[in-house]
Amino acid sequence: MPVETSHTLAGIKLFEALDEAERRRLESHCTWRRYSAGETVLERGSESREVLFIVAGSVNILNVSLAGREVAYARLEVGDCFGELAAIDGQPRSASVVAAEPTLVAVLPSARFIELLRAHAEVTFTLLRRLTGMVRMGDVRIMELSTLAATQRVYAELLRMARPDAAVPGLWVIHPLPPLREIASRISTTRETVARALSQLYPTGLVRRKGKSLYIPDRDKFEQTLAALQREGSGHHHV
Amino acid sequence: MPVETSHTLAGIKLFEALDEAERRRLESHCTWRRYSAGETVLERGSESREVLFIVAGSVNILNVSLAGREVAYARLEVGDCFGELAAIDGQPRSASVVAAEPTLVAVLPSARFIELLRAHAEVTFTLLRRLTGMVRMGDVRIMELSTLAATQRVYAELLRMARPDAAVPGLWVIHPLPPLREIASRISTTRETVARALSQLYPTGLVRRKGKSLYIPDRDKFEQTLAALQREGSGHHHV
DNA sequence: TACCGATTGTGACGACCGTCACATCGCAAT
DNA sequence: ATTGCGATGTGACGGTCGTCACAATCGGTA
Repeated sequence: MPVETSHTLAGIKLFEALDEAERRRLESHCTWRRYSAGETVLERGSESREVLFIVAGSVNILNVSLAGREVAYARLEVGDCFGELAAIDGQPRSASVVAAEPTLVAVLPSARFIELLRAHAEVTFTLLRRLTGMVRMGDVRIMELSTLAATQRVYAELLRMARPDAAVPGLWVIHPLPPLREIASRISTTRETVARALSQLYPTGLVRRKGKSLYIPDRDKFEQTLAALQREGSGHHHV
Repeated sequence: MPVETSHTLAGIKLFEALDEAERRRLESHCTWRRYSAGETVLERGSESREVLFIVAGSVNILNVSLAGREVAYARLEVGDCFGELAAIDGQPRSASVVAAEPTLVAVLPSARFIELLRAHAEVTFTLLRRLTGMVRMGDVRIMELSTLAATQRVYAELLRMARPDAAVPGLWVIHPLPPLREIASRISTTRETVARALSQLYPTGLVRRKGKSLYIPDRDKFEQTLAALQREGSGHHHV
């Protein structure tokens, strides 16, 4: 999957409000870098402050604990940006970024980025909304980690990944189903636990598997089952 | 501890960059509300969009799971603000807010808040930095929940709570030590686990307890002990 | 077809910790 | 002092799930 996109900021969401001329000027201030799958784009703790934009490809935002456990925060695609935190507050990088496939990024110096924010309130507001989204997602994740058992987090993640099927209305699909190890790192558990959760799920008919696709025939029923599990908590001793 | 502060926005951090006149104008747009300890200021999921500022007292940001577990996100004090997320992105409240003591808040309609941001870039930048701080804290918390065992999270939280002692240099103190149940809810574990972690700690001499104060005589040593625990991970089967 | 690596399924084992239960302890009010 | 209530310490028990180990499967390639 070679990257042959041109060096343009046209598809970057943060810049949607800018006109053509302004975008061109920004492009002239960018440097451009290519990464192949698995290469590290940014290292947690490092002191750079540039803001990066994904022109082609995709990256994973993640961290590794001292014990070697991988924790995934997000997957960013074409049009997304990252590295804003350090540019805004001047602190070291909060997470590492690894290319998930061959990827082309535009690199904007932090000073230019700040100038841009000062000059274009629209961009600043888009950024504000992006940050609130990040805070909200983090809160949800913390809540899940705090109150849901590993198996339940698997179910919750499946719901998040599912998209309505293009052909059959009411049918939801996950396609392609990523490697279980990747799902596991998103919800902080192990590959084995994800596999076991799925195995428990198949007999119930709540999900079906066909090749690299996972089907959810009845999303409502799935949600209700999950909610019921959450209500009774982990320790269901009572009586 | 009655609240007798005047209705002024003078102490609000977000408004530090504003001049006296501007602040007065804002005050005239605020309504003011008093809450006694334990009262709910904001309910998760509700549809209000105002931004609130703590003029006196303090509040806890928290959520309760379906199973009744409490998860604390933050404690906000005089000068802090909350409710910005909903004002910025128009979504429902992401968390509940409960007064921790008798508290006076100023309430600013979201439209006025947005106007303020448009008119005063300084305020907007302060807000941006605040949001990046929230994202970073969330990331740290996710990392901890994902990779640290409950006991280790207790130690990490103690380090976060500790402040340098005013009298003795090199000595760190937590004072007053909050109820263990509160610490527990901040790191998503139980009161009992926190108590046990402390009990394990006393014999090592890494912490000492005197009344409502907890002393950490050697912070470096404490940190190293914690780091060592993290390195070996939870399963230390090897060999 | 045969082969190889990556992915997946599943069994066994044991540590961690959440739950319950109960004994103290501190402190405030009577 | 006495009572009472909240906070704390600690024991016992059991479930969950992370770890290790190994078999089965899949997909792409020689």
